Amino acid sequence: MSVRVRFAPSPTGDPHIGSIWTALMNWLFARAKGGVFLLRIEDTDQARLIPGSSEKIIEMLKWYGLNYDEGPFYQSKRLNLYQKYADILVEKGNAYYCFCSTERLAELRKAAEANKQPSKYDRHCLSLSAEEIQKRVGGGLARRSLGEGGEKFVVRLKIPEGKTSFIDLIRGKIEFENALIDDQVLLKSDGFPTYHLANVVDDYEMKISHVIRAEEWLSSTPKHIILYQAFGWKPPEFAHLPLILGADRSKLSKRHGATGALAFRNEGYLPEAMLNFLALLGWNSGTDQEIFSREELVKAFSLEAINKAGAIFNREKLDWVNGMYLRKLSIAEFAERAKPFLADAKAENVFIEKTLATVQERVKKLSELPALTHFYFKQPEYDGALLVWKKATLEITKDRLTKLSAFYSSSEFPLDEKALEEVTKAFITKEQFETGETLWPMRVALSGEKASPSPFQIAVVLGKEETIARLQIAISKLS
RNA sequence: GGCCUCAUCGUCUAAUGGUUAGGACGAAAGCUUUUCAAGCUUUAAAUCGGAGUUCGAUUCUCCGUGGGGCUACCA
Repeated sequence: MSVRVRFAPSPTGDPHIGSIWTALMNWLFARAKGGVFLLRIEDTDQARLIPGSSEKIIEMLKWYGLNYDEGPFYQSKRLNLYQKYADILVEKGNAYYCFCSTERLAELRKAAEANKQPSKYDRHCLSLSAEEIQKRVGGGLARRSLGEGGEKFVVRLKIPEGKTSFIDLIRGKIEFENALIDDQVLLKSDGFPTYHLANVVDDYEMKISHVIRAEEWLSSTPKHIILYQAFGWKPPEFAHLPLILGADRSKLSKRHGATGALAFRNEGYLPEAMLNFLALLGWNSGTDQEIFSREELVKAFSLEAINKAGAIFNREKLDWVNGMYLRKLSIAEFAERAKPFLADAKAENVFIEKTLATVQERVKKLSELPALTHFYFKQPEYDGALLVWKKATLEITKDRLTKLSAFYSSSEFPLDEKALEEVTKAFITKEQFETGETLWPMRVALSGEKASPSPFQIAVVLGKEETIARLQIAISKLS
Protein backbone atom coordinates (compact mmCIF):
# COMPACT_ATOMS: atom_id res chain seq x y z
CA MET A 1 0.00 0.00 0.00
CA SER A 2 1.40 3.38 -0.90
CA VAL A 3 1.65 5.86 1.92
CA ARG A 4 -0.24 9.11 1.49
CA VAL A 5 -0.57 11.51 4.40
CA ARG A 6 -1.83 15.01 4.75
CA PHE A 7 -1.38 18.09 6.88
CA ALA A 8 -4.83 19.62 7.21
CA PRO A 9 -4.85 22.80 9.25
CA SER A 10 -7.69 25.28 9.43
CA PRO A 11 -6.84 28.90 8.64
CA THR A 12 -8.10 30.43 11.84
CA GLY A 13 -5.06 32.39 12.94
CA ASP A 14 -1.31 32.25 13.14
CA PRO A 15 -0.20 28.63 12.97
CA HIS A 16 1.48 27.69 16.22
CA ILE A 17 4.15 25.30 17.23
CA GLY A 18 1.73 22.41 17.70
CA SER A 19 0.68 22.75 14.07
CA ILE A 20 4.17 22.57 12.75
CA TRP A 21 4.89 19.63 15.00
CA THR A 22 1.94 17.71 13.58
CA ALA A 23 3.07 18.68 10.09
CA LEU A 24 6.57 17.45 10.90
CA MET A 25 5.37 14.06 12.10
CA ASN A 26 3.37 13.63 8.90
CA TRP A 27 6.22 14.81 6.75
CA LEU A 28 8.76 12.54 8.44
CA PHE A 29 6.46 9.57 8.07
CA ALA A 30 5.88 10.30 4.39
CA ARG A 31 9.56 10.76 3.70
CA ALA A 32 10.57 7.71 5.72
CA LYS A 33 8.10 5.60 3.77
CA GLY A 34 8.73 7.15 0.40
CA GLY A 35 5.13 8.34 0.43
CA VAL A 36 3.23 11.46 -0.48
CA PHE A 37 2.72 14.43 1.83
CA LEU A 38 -0.05 16.81 0.88
CA LEU A 39 -1.45 20.06 2.20
CA ARG A 40 -5.15 20.62 2.62
CA ILE A 41 -6.59 23.82 3.99
CA GLU A 42 -9.74 23.10 5.99
CA ASP A 43 -11.52 26.40 5.58
CA THR A 44 -15.07 25.32 6.20
CA ASP A 45 -15.84 27.63 9.07
CA GLN A 46 -16.77 30.97 7.63
CA ALA A 47 -17.10 32.52 11.07
CA ARG A 48 -13.65 31.68 12.34
CA LEU A 49 -11.77 32.14 9.11
CA ILE A 50 -9.01 34.72 9.35
CA PRO A 51 -7.79 36.19 6.07
CA GLY A 52 -4.12 35.61 5.44
CA SER A 53 -3.92 32.48 7.59
CA SER A 54 -3.60 30.14 4.64
CA GLU A 55 -0.69 32.14 3.32
CA LYS A 56 0.92 32.00 6.75
CA ILE A 57 0.54 28.22 6.83
CA ILE A 58 2.20 27.90 3.45
CA GLU A 59 4.94 30.30 4.46
CA MET A 60 5.49 28.34 7.64
CA LEU A 61 5.89 25.04 5.81
CA LYS A 62 8.27 26.68 3.42
CA TRP A 63 10.43 28.18 6.13
CA TYR A 64 10.65 24.91 8.02
CA GLY A 65 11.41 23.13 4.78
CA LEU A 66 8.47 20.72 4.94
CA ASN A 67 7.78 20.54 1.25
CA TYR A 68 4.46 19.07 0.17
CA ASP A 69 3.96 16.99 -2.93
CA GLU A 70 0.34 17.89 -3.60
CA GLY A 71 -1.89 20.81 -2.81
CA PRO A 72 -2.71 23.12 -1.31
CA PHE A 73 -6.31 22.00 -1.62
CA TYR A 74 -8.98 24.29 -0.28
CA GLN A 75 -12.15 22.74 1.07
CA SER A 76 -14.10 25.90 0.43
CA LYS A 77 -13.62 25.22 -3.27
CA ARG A 78 -15.03 21.74 -3.05
CA LEU A 79 -18.47 22.42 -1.57
CA ASN A 80 -20.32 20.61 -4.34
CA LEU A 81 -18.47 17.46 -3.49
CA TYR A 82 -19.52 17.47 0.15
CA GLN A 83 -23.10 18.29 -0.74
CA LYS A 84 -23.15 15.42 -3.18
CA TYR A 85 -21.88 13.00 -0.58
CA ALA A 86 -24.28 14.33 2.04
CA ASP A 87 -27.15 13.57 -0.33
CA ILE A 88 -25.82 10.11 -0.94
CA LEU A 89 -25.88 9.48 2.77
CA VAL A 90 -29.42 10.78 3.08
CA GLU A 91 -30.54 8.53 0.24
CA LYS A 92 -28.91 5.57 1.92
CA GLY A 93 -30.75 6.38 5.12
CA ASN A 94 -27.56 7.04 7.04
CA ALA A 95 -28.19 10.74 7.39
CA TYR A 96 -31.23 12.95 7.71
CA TYR A 97 -32.43 16.50 7.40
CA CYS A 98 -32.87 18.51 10.56
CA PHE A 99 -34.76 21.77 10.81
CA CYS A 100 -34.31 22.39 14.50
CA SER A 101 -33.41 25.93 15.45
CA THR A 102 -30.29 26.77 17.37
CA GLU A 103 -32.59 27.97 20.14
CA ARG A 104 -34.23 24.59 20.44
CA LEU A 105 -30.86 22.88 20.45
CA ALA A 106 -29.61 25.21 23.13
CA GLU A 107 -32.64 24.43 25.28
CA LEU A 108 -32.08 20.75 24.76
CA ARG A 109 -28.52 21.12 25.90
CA LYS A 110 -29.54 23.15 28.91
CA ALA A 111 -32.11 20.60 29.97
CA ALA A 112 -29.64 17.76 29.60
CA GLU A 113 -27.12 19.64 31.65
CA ALA A 114 -29.66 20.30 34.38
CA ASN A 115 -30.45 16.59 34.55
CA LYS A 116 -26.74 15.77 34.51
CA GLN A 117 -27.32 13.81 31.33
CA PRO A 118 -24.93 13.78 28.39
CA SER A 119 -26.22 16.31 25.88
CA LYS A 120 -27.32 14.71 22.66
CA TYR A 121 -29.64 15.65 19.85
CA ASP A 122 -33.06 14.04 20.48
CA ARG A 123 -33.65 13.03 16.85
CA HIS A 124 -36.67 15.24 16.70
CA CYS A 125 -36.39 15.49 12.90
CA LEU A 126 -35.54 11.87 12.23
CA SER A 127 -39.16 10.83 11.77
CA LEU A 128 -40.21 13.59 9.39
CA SER A 129 -42.08 12.30 6.37
CA ALA A 130 -40.61 12.67 2.91
CA GLU A 131 -43.47 15.00 1.93
CA GLU A 132 -42.93 17.27 4.87
CA ILE A 133 -39.20 17.46 4.24
CA GLN A 134 -39.87 18.21 0.60
CA LYS A 135 -42.20 21.02 1.55
CA ARG A 136 -39.96 22.57 4.19
CA VAL A 137 -36.82 22.44 2.13
CA GLY A 138 -38.77 24.22 -0.57
CA GLY A 139 -37.47 23.05 -3.89
CA GLY A 140 -36.88 19.38 -3.58
CA LEU A 141 -34.20 17.33 -2.01
CA ALA A 142 -31.97 17.10 -5.02
CA ARG A 143 -30.18 20.34 -4.42
CA ARG A 144 -31.09 23.32 -2.37
CA SER A 145 -30.34 26.91 -2.97
CA LEU A 146 -30.48 28.60 0.35
CA GLY A 147 -32.81 31.45 1.00
CA GLU A 148 -35.21 30.63 -1.75
CA GLY A 149 -38.37 30.04 0.17
CA GLY A 150 -37.27 26.99 2.08
CA GLU A 151 -36.46 26.67 5.73
CA LYS A 152 -32.91 26.47 6.95
CA PHE A 153 -31.75 22.99 7.69
CA VAL A 154 -28.73 20.85 8.35
CA VAL A 155 -27.89 17.26 7.51
CA ARG A 156 -27.15 15.00 10.44
CA LEU A 157 -25.39 11.67 10.57
CA LYS A 158 -27.58 8.91 11.95
CA ILE A 159 -25.41 7.08 14.43
CA PRO A 160 -26.24 3.36 14.35
CA GLU A 161 -26.51 1.16 17.43
CA GLY A 162 -23.65 -0.86 18.77
CA LYS A 163 -20.03 -0.12 19.45
CA THR A 164 -17.32 1.39 17.32
CA SER A 165 -13.70 0.50 17.75
CA PHE A 166 -10.48 0.99 15.89
CA ILE A 167 -6.79 0.36 16.28
CA ASP A 168 -4.79 3.48 16.83
CA LEU A 169 -1.21 3.04 15.65
CA ILE A 170 0.12 4.83 18.71
CA ARG A 171 -2.44 3.89 21.35
CA GLY A 172 -3.77 0.48 20.43
CA LYS A 173 -7.40 -0.53 20.49
CA ILE A 174 -9.94 2.14 21.36
CA GLU A 175 -13.63 1.47 21.75
CA PHE A 176 -16.67 3.72 22.04
CA GLU A 177 -20.30 3.08 22.85
CA ASN A 178 -22.34 4.42 19.93
CA ALA A 179 -25.23 5.32 22.23
CA LEU A 180 -23.05 8.09 23.63
CA ILE A 181 -22.26 9.61 20.25
CA ASP A 182 -24.31 12.54 19.06
CA ASP A 183 -25.97 12.64 15.63
CA GLN A 184 -23.27 14.86 14.25
CA VAL A 185 -24.13 17.69 11.89
CA LEU A 186 -22.45 16.95 8.55
CA LEU A 187 -23.71 19.80 6.45
CA LYS A 188 -24.35 23.18 8.01
CA SER A 189 -27.24 25.43 7.11
CA ASP A 190 -24.91 27.66 5.10
CA GLY A 191 -24.19 24.74 2.80
CA PHE A 192 -20.68 24.23 4.15
CA PRO A 193 -19.66 20.85 5.51
CA THR A 194 -18.48 20.40 9.06
CA TYR A 195 -14.99 19.14 9.69
CA HIS A 196 -16.22 15.60 10.06
CA LEU A 197 -17.82 15.29 6.64
CA ALA A 198 -15.24 17.28 4.73
CA ASN A 199 -12.39 15.49 6.39
CA VAL A 200 -13.68 11.99 5.69
CA VAL A 201 -14.73 12.78 2.15
CA ASP A 202 -11.40 14.39 1.34
CA ASP A 203 -9.32 11.70 2.97
CA TYR A 204 -11.22 9.21 0.86
CA GLU A 205 -11.02 11.22 -2.35
CA MET A 206 -7.34 11.94 -1.81
CA LYS A 207 -6.60 8.31 -0.99
CA ILE A 208 -5.07 9.10 2.37
CA SER A 209 -3.56 5.95 3.85
CA HIS A 210 -2.68 7.23 7.33
CA VAL A 211 -4.47 9.92 9.28
CA ILE A 212 -1.84 11.33 11.60
CA ARG A 213 -3.33 14.09 13.70
CA ALA A 214 -3.38 15.46 17.22
CA GLU A 215 -5.00 13.70 20.15
CA GLU A 216 -7.79 16.24 20.33
CA TRP A 217 -9.36 14.28 17.46
CA LEU A 218 -9.36 10.98 19.23
CA SER A 219 -12.87 11.43 20.59
CA SER A 220 -14.36 12.18 17.21
CA THR A 221 -12.68 9.32 15.43
CA PRO A 222 -15.62 6.94 15.99
CA LYS A 223 -17.85 9.42 14.15
CA HIS A 224 -15.42 9.27 11.28
CA ILE A 225 -15.29 5.49 11.33
CA ILE A 226 -19.09 5.42 11.26
CA LEU A 227 -19.02 7.77 8.30
CA TYR A 228 -16.62 5.55 6.41
CA GLN A 229 -18.87 2.60 7.15
CA ALA A 230 -21.96 4.53 6.07
CA PHE A 231 -20.33 5.26 2.74
CA GLY A 232 -19.06 1.72 2.46
CA TRP A 233 -15.45 2.88 2.40
CA LYS A 234 -12.44 1.33 4.04
CA PRO A 235 -11.15 3.65 6.76
CA PRO A 236 -7.50 4.70 6.71
CA GLU A 237 -5.07 3.91 9.51
CA PHE A 238 -5.24 6.30 12.44
CA ALA A 239 -2.45 7.61 14.62
CA HIS A 240 -3.27 10.14 17.29
CA LEU A 241 -0.33 12.24 18.31
CA PRO A 242 0.17 13.51 21.85
CA LEU A 243 -0.48 17.19 22.35
CA ILE A 244 2.26 19.76 22.69
CA LEU A 245 1.62 21.49 25.98
CA GLY A 246 2.34 24.83 27.52
CA ALA A 247 4.15 25.19 30.83
CA ASP A 248 0.80 24.73 32.62
CA ARG A 249 0.28 21.36 30.89
CA SER A 250 -2.71 22.50 28.87
CA LYS A 251 -3.03 22.49 25.12
CA LEU A 252 -0.71 25.06 23.61
CA SER A 253 -2.48 28.24 22.58
CA LYS A 254 -2.07 31.97 22.22
CA ARG A 255 -2.19 32.58 25.91
CA HIS A 256 1.05 30.64 26.35
CA GLY A 257 2.97 33.50 24.84
CA ALA A 258 5.00 33.58 21.69
CA THR A 259 4.36 30.16 20.24
CA GLY A 260 3.54 31.23 16.70
CA ALA A 261 5.46 28.92 14.41
CA LEU A 262 6.84 31.85 12.45
CA ALA A 263 7.69 33.90 15.53
CA PHE A 264 10.66 31.62 15.97
CA ARG A 265 12.03 32.75 12.65
CA ASN A 266 11.83 36.35 13.78
CA GLU A 267 13.55 35.48 17.03
CA GLY A 268 16.49 34.07 15.20
CA TYR A 269 16.06 30.35 15.49
CA LEU A 270 17.26 28.26 12.57
CA PRO A 271 14.65 26.08 10.89
CA GLU A 272 16.92 23.04 11.00
CA ALA A 273 17.39 23.56 14.74
CA MET A 274 13.64 23.92 15.22
CA LEU A 275 13.00 20.71 13.33
CA ASN A 276 15.64 18.87 15.34
CA PHE A 277 14.20 20.09 18.61
CA LEU A 278 10.61 19.50 17.59
CA ALA A 279 11.30 16.00 16.36
CA LEU A 280 12.63 15.07 19.77
CA LEU A 281 9.43 16.19 21.46
CA GLY A 282 7.22 13.18 21.74
CA TRP A 283 9.50 11.04 19.64
CA ASN A 284 12.99 9.66 20.04
CA SER A 285 15.34 7.47 18.15
CA GLY A 286 16.02 5.11 21.03
CA THR A 287 19.62 6.29 21.14
CA ASP A 288 21.41 9.05 23.02
CA GLN A 289 21.79 11.14 19.91
CA GLU A 290 20.51 14.69 20.36
CA ILE A 291 21.54 16.43 17.17
CA PHE A 292 19.97 15.15 13.98
CA SER A 293 20.18 16.42 10.44
CA ARG A 294 16.99 16.34 8.44
CA GLU A 295 18.21 13.23 6.64
CA GLU A 296 19.08 11.50 9.90
CA LEU A 297 15.61 12.25 11.22
CA VAL A 298 13.96 10.75 8.18
CA LYS A 299 16.14 7.70 8.47
CA ALA A 300 15.53 7.15 12.17
CA PHE A 301 11.83 8.02 12.24
CA SER A 302 9.09 5.57 13.04
CA LEU A 303 5.50 6.13 14.02
CA GLU A 304 5.63 3.42 16.67
CA ALA A 305 8.34 5.28 18.56
CA ILE A 306 6.06 8.24 19.18
CA ASN A 307 5.09 8.72 22.82
CA LYS A 308 1.58 8.71 24.17
CA ALA A 309 1.98 11.41 26.78
CA GLY A 310 1.89 15.10 25.90
CA ALA A 311 5.15 17.01 25.99
CA ILE A 312 5.79 20.43 27.39
CA PHE A 313 7.45 22.80 24.98
CA ASN A 314 10.76 23.49 26.66
CA ARG A 315 12.52 26.70 25.60
CA GLU A 316 15.83 26.12 27.38
CA LYS A 317 16.51 23.02 25.39
CA LEU A 318 15.50 24.72 22.17
CA ASP A 319 17.98 27.49 22.92
CA TRP A 320 20.67 24.92 23.46
CA VAL A 321 19.91 23.09 20.22
CA ASN A 322 19.82 26.37 18.33
CA GLY A 323 23.16 27.37 19.82
CA MET A 324 24.64 24.07 18.68
CA TYR A 325 23.49 24.69 15.13
CA LEU A 326 24.64 28.28 15.15
CA ARG A 327 28.12 27.26 16.27
CA LYS A 328 28.38 24.65 13.54
CA LEU A 329 27.83 27.15 10.74
CA SER A 330 30.74 28.42 8.68
CA ILE A 331 31.38 32.12 9.09
CA ALA A 332 30.00 32.83 5.65
CA GLU A 333 26.79 30.92 6.38
CA PHE A 334 26.51 32.46 9.80
CA ALA A 335 26.82 35.93 8.30
CA GLU A 336 24.23 35.11 5.70
CA ARG A 337 21.73 33.97 8.32
CA ALA A 338 22.57 36.89 10.58
CA LYS A 339 22.12 39.58 7.95
CA PRO A 340 18.41 40.25 8.54
CA PHE A 341 19.13 40.75 12.21
CA LEU A 342 21.90 43.25 11.62
CA ALA A 343 20.04 45.46 9.20
CA ASP A 344 20.95 48.56 11.19
CA ALA A 345 24.65 47.84 11.13
CA LYS A 346 26.23 49.76 8.30
CA ALA A 347 29.51 48.12 7.45
CA GLU A 348 31.44 46.16 4.88
CA ASN A 349 30.64 42.48 4.61
CA VAL A 350 34.19 41.58 5.55
CA PHE A 351 33.88 43.64 8.69
CA ILE A 352 30.58 42.02 9.57
CA GLU A 353 32.01 38.57 9.11
CA LYS A 354 34.96 39.37 11.35
CA THR A 355 32.58 40.77 13.91
CA LEU A 356 30.31 37.77 13.86
CA ALA A 357 33.20 35.38 14.22
CA THR A 358 33.83 36.81 17.67
CA VAL A 359 30.31 36.18 18.95
CA GLN A 360 29.36 32.98 17.18
CA GLU A 361 30.01 30.73 20.13
CA ARG A 362 28.10 32.83 22.61
CA VAL A 363 24.89 33.43 20.70
CA LYS A 364 21.79 31.33 21.28
CA LYS A 365 19.57 33.05 18.78
CA LEU A 366 20.23 35.54 16.06
CA SER A 367 18.02 38.20 17.60
CA GLU A 368 20.66 38.63 20.30
CA LEU A 369 23.22 39.79 17.77
CA PRO A 370 22.58 43.55 17.83
CA ALA A 371 23.10 43.63 21.59
CA LEU A 372 26.19 41.44 21.33
CA THR A 373 27.88 43.38 18.56
CA HIS A 374 26.74 47.00 18.82
CA PHE A 375 30.15 48.26 19.96
CA TYR A 376 31.81 47.13 16.75
CA PHE A 377 29.71 49.57 14.81
CA LYS A 378 29.85 52.58 17.03
CA GLN A 379 31.71 53.93 20.00
CA PRO A 380 30.04 52.44 23.09
CA GLU A 381 28.65 54.55 25.88
CA TYR A 382 29.40 53.37 29.37
CA ASP A 383 30.14 54.51 32.88
CA GLY A 384 33.86 55.07 33.53
CA ALA A 385 33.59 53.16 36.80
CA LEU A 386 33.10 49.98 34.82
CA LEU A 387 36.70 50.24 33.64
CA VAL A 388 38.09 49.42 37.06
CA TRP A 389 38.72 45.72 37.54
CA LYS A 390 37.40 44.19 40.76
CA LYS A 391 40.91 43.85 42.21
CA ALA A 392 42.23 47.18 40.96
CA THR A 393 41.90 50.90 41.71
CA LEU A 394 41.11 53.87 39.53
CA GLU A 395 44.73 55.01 39.64
CA ILE A 396 46.13 51.65 38.62
CA THR A 397 43.56 51.35 35.86
CA LYS A 398 44.43 54.77 34.46
CA ASP A 399 48.12 53.96 34.58
CA ARG A 400 47.72 50.63 32.83
CA LEU A 401 45.53 52.02 30.07
CA THR A 402 47.87 54.94 29.51
CA LYS A 403 50.91 52.71 29.21
CA LEU A 404 49.06 50.18 27.06
CA SER A 405 47.94 52.92 24.72
CA ALA A 406 51.47 54.22 24.46
CA PHE A 407 52.77 50.75 23.84
CA TYR A 408 50.35 50.11 21.00
CA SER A 409 51.13 53.50 19.47
CA SER A 410 54.83 52.91 19.40
CA SER A 411 54.98 49.24 18.48
CA GLU A 412 53.64 46.90 15.92
CA PHE A 413 49.97 45.99 16.16
CA PRO A 414 49.45 42.59 14.59
CA LEU A 415 46.00 42.15 13.09
CA ASP A 416 45.80 38.63 14.33
CA GLU A 417 44.15 37.68 17.57
CA LYS A 418 46.79 35.23 18.75
CA ALA A 419 49.70 37.43 17.78
CA LEU A 420 48.18 40.49 19.40
CA GLU A 421 47.57 38.53 22.56
CA GLU A 422 51.15 37.33 22.58
CA VAL A 423 52.59 40.79 22.09
CA THR A 424 50.30 42.30 24.69
CA LYS A 425 50.92 39.64 27.30
CA ALA A 426 54.65 39.96 26.79
CA PHE A 427 54.27 43.67 27.45
CA ILE A 428 52.22 43.00 30.61
CA THR A 429 54.83 40.57 31.88
CA LYS A 430 57.67 42.90 31.15
CA GLU A 431 55.97 45.74 33.01
CA GLN A 432 55.02 43.36 35.83
CA PHE A 433 51.35 44.26 35.62
CA GLU A 434 48.49 42.06 36.74
CA THR A 435 46.80 40.58 33.73
CA GLY A 436 43.32 41.43 34.98
CA GLU A 437 44.03 45.01 35.91
CA THR A 438 45.17 45.62 32.35
CA LEU A 439 42.99 43.41 30.17
CA TRP A 440 39.69 44.04 31.94
CA PRO A 441 39.81 47.81 31.37
CA MET A 442 41.10 47.28 27.85
CA ARG A 443 38.12 45.08 27.10
CA VAL A 444 35.66 47.52 28.66
CA ALA A 445 37.27 50.41 26.80
CA LEU A 446 36.66 48.61 23.55
CA SER A 447 33.20 47.18 24.26
CA GLY A 448 31.66 49.22 27.03
CA GLU A 449 30.21 45.94 28.31
CA LYS A 450 30.51 43.82 31.43
CA ALA A 451 30.61 40.76 29.21
CA SER A 452 31.98 40.59 25.70
CA PRO A 453 34.44 38.77 23.47
CA SER A 454 38.08 39.03 24.49
CA PRO A 455 39.87 42.37 24.10
CA PHE A 456 42.15 40.89 21.46
CA GLN A 457 39.28 39.68 19.36
CA ILE A 458 37.66 43.08 19.47
CA ALA A 459 40.89 45.01 18.93
CA VAL A 460 41.80 43.01 15.87
CA VAL A 461 38.42 43.73 14.33
CA LEU A 462 38.53 47.42 15.20
CA GLY A 463 42.12 47.94 14.09
CA LYS A 464 44.98 49.90 15.60
CA GLU A 465 43.65 53.41 15.25
CA GLU A 466 40.20 52.75 16.64
CA THR A 467 41.61 50.67 19.46
CA ILE A 468 43.93 53.43 20.56
CA ALA A 469 41.19 56.01 20.19
CA ARG A 470 38.93 54.04 22.48
CA LEU A 471 41.70 53.57 25.00
CA GLN A 472 42.12 57.34 25.04
CA ILE A 473 38.41 57.87 25.61
CA ALA A 474 38.57 55.41 28.48
CA ILE A 475 41.51 57.25 30.02
CA SER A 476 39.62 60.50 29.83
CA LYS A 477 36.70 58.91 31.66
CA LEU A 478 39.00 58.14 34.58
CA SER A 479 39.85 61.69 35.59
C1' G B 1 -21.08 15.79 35.05
C1' G B 2 -20.32 12.01 30.84
C1' C B 3 -16.92 9.71 27.39
C1' C B 4 -11.87 8.99 25.82
C1' U B 5 -6.91 9.18 27.15
C1' C B 6 -2.18 9.74 29.65
C1' A B 7 1.38 9.03 34.07
C1' U B 8 9.98 7.67 34.96
C1' C B 9 14.51 13.40 37.57
C1' G B 10 12.00 20.62 37.28
C1' U B 11 11.72 19.65 31.55
C1' C B 12 12.51 16.26 27.02
C1' U B 13 13.17 11.12 27.42
C1' A B 14 15.79 5.69 27.61
C1' A B 15 15.43 0.82 29.73
C1' U B 16 14.03 -4.18 31.66
C1' G B 17 9.61 -9.22 34.78
C1' G B 18 15.96 -9.27 38.07
C1' U B 19 20.35 -2.85 36.39
C1' U B 20 24.06 1.26 40.91
C1' A B 21 16.81 3.13 36.77
C1' G B 22 20.71 5.56 31.53
C1' G B 23 21.16 10.14 28.38
C1' A B 24 20.04 15.40 27.21
C1' C B 25 18.40 20.50 28.69
C1' G B 26 18.35 23.30 32.98
C1' A B 27 20.66 23.79 38.09
C1' A B 28 25.08 23.42 41.31
C1' A B 29 30.50 22.83 41.76
C1' G B 30 35.39 22.57 39.68
C1' C B 31 39.05 23.24 35.75
C1' U B 32 40.23 27.27 32.23
C1' U B 33 40.20 32.49 32.75
C1' U B 34 40.50 39.83 31.87
C1' U B 35 34.57 39.29 31.53
C1' C B 36 30.76 36.43 29.37
C1' A B 37 30.29 32.35 26.63
C1' A B 38 32.23 27.80 24.60
C1' G B 39 34.82 23.35 26.13
C1' C B 40 36.09 19.51 29.73
C1' U B 41 35.13 17.06 34.67
C1' U B 42 31.87 16.21 38.69
C1' U B 43 27.31 16.47 41.78
C1' A B 44 22.17 16.75 43.09
C1' A B 45 17.59 15.25 40.86
C1' A B 46 12.55 10.48 38.95
C1' U B 47 9.55 5.19 38.32
C1' C B 48 1.92 9.09 41.40
C1' G B 49 -0.65 5.82 45.47
C1' G B 50 -2.86 1.06 46.95
C1' A B 51 -3.94 -3.89 46.06
C1' G B 52 -3.13 -8.31 42.96
C1' U B 53 -0.09 -11.80 39.59
C1' U B 54 5.01 -13.43 40.47
C1' C B 55 10.68 -16.16 43.55
C1' G B 56 10.99 -11.00 41.95
C1' A B 57 7.66 -5.65 39.69
C1' U B 58 9.15 0.74 37.49
C1' U B 59 7.50 -2.86 33.65
C1' C B 60 1.61 -7.09 33.62
C1' U B 61 -3.81 -6.62 35.85
C1' C B 62 -7.37 -3.98 38.80
C1' C B 63 -8.85 0.16 41.82
C1' G B 64 -7.78 4.95 43.18
C1' U B 65 -5.38 9.83 42.49
C1' G B 66 -3.74 13.45 39.35
C1' G B 67 -3.21 15.69 34.40
C1' G B 68 -5.07 16.33 29.50
C1' G B 69 -8.61 16.07 25.40
C1' C B 70 -13.57 15.92 23.70
C1' U B 71 -18.57 16.90 24.94
C1' A B 72 -20.94 23.23 18.83
C1' C B 73 -24.46 24.26 12.43
C1' C B 74 -15.36 25.20 15.76
C1' A B 75 -11.66 22.80 13.84
